Amino acid sequence: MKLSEGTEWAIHCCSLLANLPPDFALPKSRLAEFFDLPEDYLAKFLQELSRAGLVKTSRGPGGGYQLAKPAGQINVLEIVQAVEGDQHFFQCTEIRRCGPSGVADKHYKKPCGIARTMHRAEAAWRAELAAVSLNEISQMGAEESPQEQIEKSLSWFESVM
Amino acid sequence: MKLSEGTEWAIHCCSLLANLPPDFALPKSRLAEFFDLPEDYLAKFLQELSRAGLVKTSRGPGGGYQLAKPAGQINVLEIVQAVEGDQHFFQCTEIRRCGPSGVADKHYKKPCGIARTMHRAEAAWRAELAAVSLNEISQMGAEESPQEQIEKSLSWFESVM
DNA sequence: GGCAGGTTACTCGGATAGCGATTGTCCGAGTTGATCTGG
DNA sequence: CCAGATCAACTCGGACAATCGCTATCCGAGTAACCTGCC
Repeated sequence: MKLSEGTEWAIHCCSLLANLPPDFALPKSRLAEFFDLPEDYLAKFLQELSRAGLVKTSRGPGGGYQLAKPAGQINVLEIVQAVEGDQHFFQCTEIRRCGPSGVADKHYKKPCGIARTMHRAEAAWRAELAAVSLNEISQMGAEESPQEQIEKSLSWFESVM
Repeated sequence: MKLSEGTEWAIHCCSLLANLPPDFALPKSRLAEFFDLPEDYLAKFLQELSRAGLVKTSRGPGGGYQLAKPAGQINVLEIVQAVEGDQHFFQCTEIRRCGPSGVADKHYKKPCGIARTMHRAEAAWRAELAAVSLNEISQMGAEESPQEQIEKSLSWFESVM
């Protein structure tokens, strides 16, 4: 089981967008350039973010992507779910009802212990992600980056603005 | 992102094995029959469990699968990892180092905030699963099953023993 | 009747195809800004 | 010199292939029990 690599890309892109001035849109070509990613494939995930309402888009010259909400109001879980979809990791197929010992469906009142255990674990995963805002991600990125990288980022930004 | 359905099968099978008398081995054909699963495909996951040391196998007539350890010493995480492999959901590809703002590798001391966040969430998931023993799973199954199912299970077991 | 050898039936284990989802690529729809033309 | 229409460049969005992992299946290796024949 593996998360799509698009998930990593999407979070990084959102973090970058969070550092941009308001009312400034960054096109996918620039986003792809900044992280050295395949532009067309990255677009796929940006579209997912757009469809999920996390970023808003504008077309034509000067257009591009920008956050649809303040970074403090977006959490990591939202981004992950936008890319991965919100289906559960574990999908119970109720095999307990099958085979020679199975009985009529009406006798099974609640999900089995296995499903409950798996779902509880999944809820814990979600909770951890939901607890971290894009703001925090962005801030961590700024604190950890080598000084040289910050300077290069700023000068890159000057050139595209 | 979705867990293999083999994960569900493996846990159910382990739970069933946990209810068997010691020194009694159940062949894959019986396991598949009990849950009405494709025998050959189920075998794949039983092999994984064997390779992980969770079940032990014996060949020839009277052979089959049985737990390698007491059910109280096996937790759900072990079973899941045996089937899914122990790779992380999120694999950081360090795209922060790429593109026009990247700097030499030596300047990146620790994993980025995004990777840390994702890994912390994953750790929470693992912890939840590790906290539940196969014994508890088995016990929950026994408590929740309709009375009729328990009787049918016992009579099925009489016939295969 | 007991034992030894061979045979049979039953078991797991790994190697081999089929299929769907993730990955990767392309072209069309829509919008903005600049340019050109006419007044 | 200004206003309006036209045009061109730039943007996103969805539709279309390719690859990889999960799904599914098969056959061979190993083992225990049984059966048969001999002592």
